[in-house]
Amino acid sequence: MDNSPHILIVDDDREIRDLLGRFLQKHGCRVTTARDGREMRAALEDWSIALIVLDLMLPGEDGLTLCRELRANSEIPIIMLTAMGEETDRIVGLELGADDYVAKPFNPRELLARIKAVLRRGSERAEAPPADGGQFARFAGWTLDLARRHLRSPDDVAVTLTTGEYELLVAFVDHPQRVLSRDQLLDFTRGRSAAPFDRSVDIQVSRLRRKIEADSAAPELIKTVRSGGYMFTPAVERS
Amino acid sequence: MDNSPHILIVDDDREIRDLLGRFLQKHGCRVTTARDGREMRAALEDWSIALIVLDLMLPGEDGLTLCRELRANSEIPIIMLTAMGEETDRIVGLELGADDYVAKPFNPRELLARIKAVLRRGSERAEAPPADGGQFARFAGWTLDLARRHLRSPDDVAVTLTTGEYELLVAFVDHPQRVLSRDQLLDFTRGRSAAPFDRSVDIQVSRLRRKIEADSAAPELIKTVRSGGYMFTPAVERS
DNA sequence: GGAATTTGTAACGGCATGTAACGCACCGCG
DNA sequence: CGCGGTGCGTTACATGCCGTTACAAATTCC
Repeated sequence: MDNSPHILIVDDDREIRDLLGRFLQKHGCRVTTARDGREMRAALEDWSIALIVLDLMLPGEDGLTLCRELRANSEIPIIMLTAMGEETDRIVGLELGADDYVAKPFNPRELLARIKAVLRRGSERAEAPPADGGQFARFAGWTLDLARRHLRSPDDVAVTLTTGEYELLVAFVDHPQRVLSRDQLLDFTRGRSAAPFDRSVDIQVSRLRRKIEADSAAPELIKTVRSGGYMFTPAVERS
Repeated sequence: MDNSPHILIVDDDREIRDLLGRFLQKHGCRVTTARDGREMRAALEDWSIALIVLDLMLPGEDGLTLCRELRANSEIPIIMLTAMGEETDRIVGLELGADDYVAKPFNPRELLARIKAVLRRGSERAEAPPADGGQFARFAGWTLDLARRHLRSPDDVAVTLTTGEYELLVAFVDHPQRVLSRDQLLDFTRGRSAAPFDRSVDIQVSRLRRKIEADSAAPELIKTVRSGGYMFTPAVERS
């Protein structure tokens, strides 16, 4: 349950969320659930989701709407759940960018198999090309170039970051002014969940602070929240 | 009964309040009850509520009205109690933002199970994204930057606060000019209730005073209310 | 395949936080 | 006016969380 894929289940039916969630957890996935578009977006904010299982029928915004919205911003694989086995829905779903679909009532094993297949397929595929919007992130005078993986200090000096430091900084820049738990940070940077005595986040934070804090003994940019995690305090402006 | 979730029961029926309250307390919850919208709002002022059990039928403002009002300001999970098992009510309730609903007469165990499920889900969910409004709180010349966790003294010197001191000050700033009991302060800062001989609030107050009071022997900002708690006396202006 | 770099693990030390204990202020009482 | 009692401020530790260093494992780069 460490380096496992993080699956997001979006369904308004509590039974399905709970049963499917437990089933997938038993089979080596991390699982987060959401009942609607709002919770889905929140979960996508909070975790690095590997794949979304999306119900077609939802109160409020329905699955097709959400699917289209997701595809506009991201490449996250989607498996649609549909009560109707109609061919048209299948086609519409796939045309909107769903990677597969499963008709309800479904066999959990079948869904799991399709999840694995889609993930396997996805991992073979190219990494997402430079996601268009927001190539630069500016905070407290610093400039982070997301495309070139470059960081420039306020006095315009290039600072070289290791991969891990860069990923950590990106996680912070993507979620500023929020307390992020070590678990969330590991999910964002490494796609895994924290082991009981995992201190790797702490030392990466320590190393990153040494490079970007004026006084790493009194950090201003990355604040520690005791027994809570860390918080990136400056406002971030993207362009 | 220490680090337990604080449940607010809103129902006009004393039987239900008492029985359900005792049942939940026996199962490891802290419980506060309210008879109507007014008492509900008071309880939300006084405590850090983890979840609200809200009756649909209430004298005065009914549950749906309150539910909509709550959702306008907060993300606190809501479980609706409804006498009618009609599907329409369920849908209306859920669309207004209730997280689950239980039909009366209900089995307390079932309600408890749903409470736990909602809390589990909620804990996975996002903190509110950088809530834009009200990032600064000003009092007696001091400026507290809620986004950056910064405090500046009247003569514009940065004062570093520990996590605990910061949380305590936020609790005061959120509830100025009111007497706050130690129990309430613990609830706001740590989300737990006070143990019989718990003095931890006292010493945090002592430490905070040392940093923000001109003369910590004659405190002006944080006054002690004998056998009552503490009171944050200055007016707080937010922006 | 070997060297350099990066990253995680273990360990130590420092600091924040809570517990215990002491002393003082306030209060009702004789 | 003295006297205990209660409640609070504070100091002195104990505990646990966190920052950091040192080193080992893993990864990358030739």
